[in-house]
Amino acid sequence: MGSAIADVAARAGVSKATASRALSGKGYVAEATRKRVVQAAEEIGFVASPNAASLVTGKTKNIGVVIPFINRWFFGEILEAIEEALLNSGFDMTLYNLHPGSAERDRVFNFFLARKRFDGVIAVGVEPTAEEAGRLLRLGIPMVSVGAPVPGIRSLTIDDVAAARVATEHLLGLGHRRVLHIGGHVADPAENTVHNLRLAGYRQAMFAAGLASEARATQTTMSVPGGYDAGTHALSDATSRPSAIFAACDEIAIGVIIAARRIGIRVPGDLSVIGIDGHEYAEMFSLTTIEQRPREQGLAAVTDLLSAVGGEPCAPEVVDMPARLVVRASTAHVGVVADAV
Amino acid sequence: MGSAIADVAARAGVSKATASRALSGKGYVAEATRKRVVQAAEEIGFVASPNAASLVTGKTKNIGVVIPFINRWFFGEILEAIEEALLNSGFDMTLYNLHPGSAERDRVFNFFLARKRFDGVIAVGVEPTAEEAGRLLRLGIPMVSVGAPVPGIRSLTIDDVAAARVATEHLLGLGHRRVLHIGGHVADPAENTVHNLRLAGYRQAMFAAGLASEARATQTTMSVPGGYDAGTHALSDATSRPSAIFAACDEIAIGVIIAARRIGIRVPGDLSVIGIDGHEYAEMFSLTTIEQRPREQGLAAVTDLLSAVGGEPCAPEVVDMPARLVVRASTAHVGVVADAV
DNA sequence: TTGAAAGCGCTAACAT
DNA sequence: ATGTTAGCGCTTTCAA
Repeated sequence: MGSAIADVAARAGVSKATASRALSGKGYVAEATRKRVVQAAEEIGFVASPNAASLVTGKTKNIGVVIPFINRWFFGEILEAIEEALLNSGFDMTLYNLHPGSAERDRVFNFFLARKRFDGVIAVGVEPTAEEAGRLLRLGIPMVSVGAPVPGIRSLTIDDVAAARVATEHLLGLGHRRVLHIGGHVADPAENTVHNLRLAGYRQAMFAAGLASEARATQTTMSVPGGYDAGTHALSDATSRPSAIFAACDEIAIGVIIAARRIGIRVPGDLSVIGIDGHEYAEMFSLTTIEQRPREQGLAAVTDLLSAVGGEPCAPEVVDMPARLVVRASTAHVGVVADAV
Repeated sequence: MGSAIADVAARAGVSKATASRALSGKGYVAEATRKRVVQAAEEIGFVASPNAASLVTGKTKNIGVVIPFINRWFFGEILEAIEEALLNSGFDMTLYNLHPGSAERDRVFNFFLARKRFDGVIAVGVEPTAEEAGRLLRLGIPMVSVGAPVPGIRSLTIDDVAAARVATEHLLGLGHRRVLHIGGHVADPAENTVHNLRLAGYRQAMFAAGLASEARATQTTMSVPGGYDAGTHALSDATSRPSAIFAACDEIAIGVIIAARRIGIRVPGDLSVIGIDGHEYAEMFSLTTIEQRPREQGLAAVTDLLSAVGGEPCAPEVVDMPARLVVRASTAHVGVVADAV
């Protein structure tokens, strides 16, 4: 049952210290003793208590992850990548799903994360405030942010403005003039920043093309049903219908395509749609998209954080991940058109 | 920085013991003292070290969760519900994403979960073996299983055979005779059990209707693209085409519907499709489905587990969650047709 | 109602 | 190469 390292030591006929050294691999132990200790440990099914170890070493081998959504493709991918990378390095991942605008936020940042239970924290798409970030850093808990630039801590983002510009330019390059932008809800704090950046990129491109007066933007939930509703509405009137749509994320884009086909509009053909994310459904819907490669972002976040946990502080700067525009036709991947960054 | 309870005690002019009692609310403390201690704690930003507390109490306030997928709708919903319920009860959730057939499985069950870091374990859709379950139980770590019956531990499932039977009967009741079943891959351990149960229910219904010779079943990945591929294939030949399809999950069903509409087959109309899960996209696709209500399953799992953690062992039996057949037409919810259990 | 002291299981000096 | 000792920060008897 609750076997302790003392039991292992007794069984192997050594002291607790030697047993500890033998099992952890730190410090000098004779090969023969090491074997005896390891075997004794296996025989009684000993697994060290990480709590006791943490108490003395100050390291927990546990990373806290905060994320606003689990069940949206982009976030799910990041989460899978983070979990996998952490597990490979022997770290646990403790997950907090911070619903946008939730009252739990304070409790999570000031209680759950502020305890000495974590070697580091990864915040995905939550944009920690200066106070939230500062408190953790003062406690000696390094933090990296993914998807939201936070002053003073390392942040991994794509250049959302540039990506949106490239997306819009792609549609303009196809000869479109009536390009509608469908973005996320400004009211939603978790979507606000990214929404505004992508909207800005769209406006820049429209302006640069001398089409400022043609710029039109609507908002919806960043989800397939959200895109479906917005698409149904935007495409209902055949005379005022846009010929192209730049959706702020692939889920909206997919919803738009479903709505369009429902109405009898061919996509691509009658309507060009471009999204951002690189959603796994993109090929199925012949969707042109700007790949954001969430798995790479998650992996990079872990790498950066663990280097800070390991002692080397990583530069607290905003690092833009490469994104790329991918055009797909039917179910075939046609190629990389441009780097968005 | 690393403020300890001794600092709080000193600041409040009491002993560590009194400070501990005041902050935890256990044991007698004069109201005036309690206030002083709480204030002192706030002033220096004290948050107790859970590791130190765990070491003496044996409780960690931390639950391990094992799940095969994060980025599939059904699993994501369960996960969100579990996380929310645990957080509300003051528990941390440490997540292990156990890819089906992965070599990590041993390490997760025998090392990560077997340490004294968890008060309990929730296994979602992973079907722990008798050894895996037994080891944890012997360590005094209670476990509940969701979505897979495990002998000896409490398991929450829907009655998959009954649900599949009801689904098939629904199509037969609509007058269909050529009902195709599209299931998951048998080779995939994480889908094997559920696939077989649903296939069995389909066969039962076909047999009972005297249509055993009409029974046809194919397999694909349990995903939208998987359903799209299988649907494209199954519907390509207009003469041998089924008039109805029972998909083993909503993601397959949605893929089938997309494929059908691509080909020009109206759904519903030319083809009836039914799935299982209650996916959030169901309405958008006019999909008839059997709701499995993942959030309720997640919540029930937490409730059951925490009661065991709290001391009351819960019966190690298989409990079937209610599932229900929901028919949707256009975007309107028409009603509950039957209870699947 | 409070304090003193013991100890949870482990690791890290320091001795040997 | 191994053992001895002293805690890590907290909770919990047991006395007062």
